[in-house]
Amino acid sequence: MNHWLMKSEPDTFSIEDLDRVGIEPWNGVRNYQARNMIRDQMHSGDLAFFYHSSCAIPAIAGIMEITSEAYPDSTAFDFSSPYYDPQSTAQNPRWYVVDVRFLRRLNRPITLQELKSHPALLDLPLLRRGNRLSVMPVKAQQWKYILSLE
DNA sequence: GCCAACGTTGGC
DNA sequence: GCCAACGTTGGC
Repeated sequence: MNHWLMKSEPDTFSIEDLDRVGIEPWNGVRNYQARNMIRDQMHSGDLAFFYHSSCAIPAIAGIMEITSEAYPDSTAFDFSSPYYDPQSTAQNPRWYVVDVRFLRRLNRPITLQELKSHPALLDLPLLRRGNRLSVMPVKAQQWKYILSLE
């Protein structure tokens, strides 16, 4: 089983929103490296941190479970969607989603600032300079460590 | 709002 | 295939 960290802007889709809907396709990823991880490495049963980005206090806010294998991102086909991409077709889809299920919020958000203060997390992709991936792997050891901060 | 860092595009 | 220009991300 793999562990992940997935970013979302809470103004667009927050951990509270996921709690409300329960299960949701993680759509709108438009970066090839992130796409490849979704499509090739994510599997049903994997766990992921829900990370709030581009907000007042960037932080890991909760935990979700991947509940499907990858399948084409239908928002890429939707003319009215902000994620519409005419280059992606049903015959040859360019972008993929997995379904994610709300598991729980963390007892307290673990902020980016706090994560940065732990040498054990130095090679967490989130903390590496200039990293803008919206989906990134978390090692099992890092996962455990982060949860121990809770 | 600023800006560093990175990804993508497109001319050549 | 190179690389300059441009767009986007995301912390601050």
